[in-house]
Amino acid sequence: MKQYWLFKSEPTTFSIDDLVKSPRQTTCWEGVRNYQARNFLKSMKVGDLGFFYHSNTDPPAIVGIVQVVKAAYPDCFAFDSKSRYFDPRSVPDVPRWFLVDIRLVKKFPRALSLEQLRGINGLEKMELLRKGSRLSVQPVRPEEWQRVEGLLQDRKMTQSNPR
DNA sequence: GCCAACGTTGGC
DNA sequence: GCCAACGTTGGC
Repeated sequence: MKQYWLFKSEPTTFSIDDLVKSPRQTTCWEGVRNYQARNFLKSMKVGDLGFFYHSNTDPPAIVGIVQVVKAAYPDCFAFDSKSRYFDPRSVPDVPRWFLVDIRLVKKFPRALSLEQLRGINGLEKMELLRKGSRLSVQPVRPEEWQRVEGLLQDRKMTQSNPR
């Protein structure tokens, strides 16, 4: 059974356009230093889908869809003392932090803002919409995924059939 | 094991 | 820029 996720990034750090421009439109998802988020990374499987979310920007929004193309493997940035993600507590024999690789599936023609998401029925329990939610990698329920996908289809119809 | 202090996240 | 919410650290 396919799993769904949400990947959060500040566009000033790494945006969907950076992903568009990446080789093979693929990148490793680096910098996760939160145990809960790490555990979600470790439970990802190749083929899982995820929303790409821009945080700390105006407006915060889901801007595209990505796919997991490589399952969790040790984060070597944590071993590199020159990296901003260096963590001396993580050593190659007992790695503490992990990465997955993701590839762009599509960038939305129009971003789906946090405000719009709050107006969608069926997303009431979505982790992203929870007050105080800060997880940079989070699971999305299949029914939540379908709701958003369905809305995107509707928008497409609206675009191609004006009036 | 508790919890205060602190640093970070991220919407507004 | 503000500040609430959260995770982590470290003294005790």
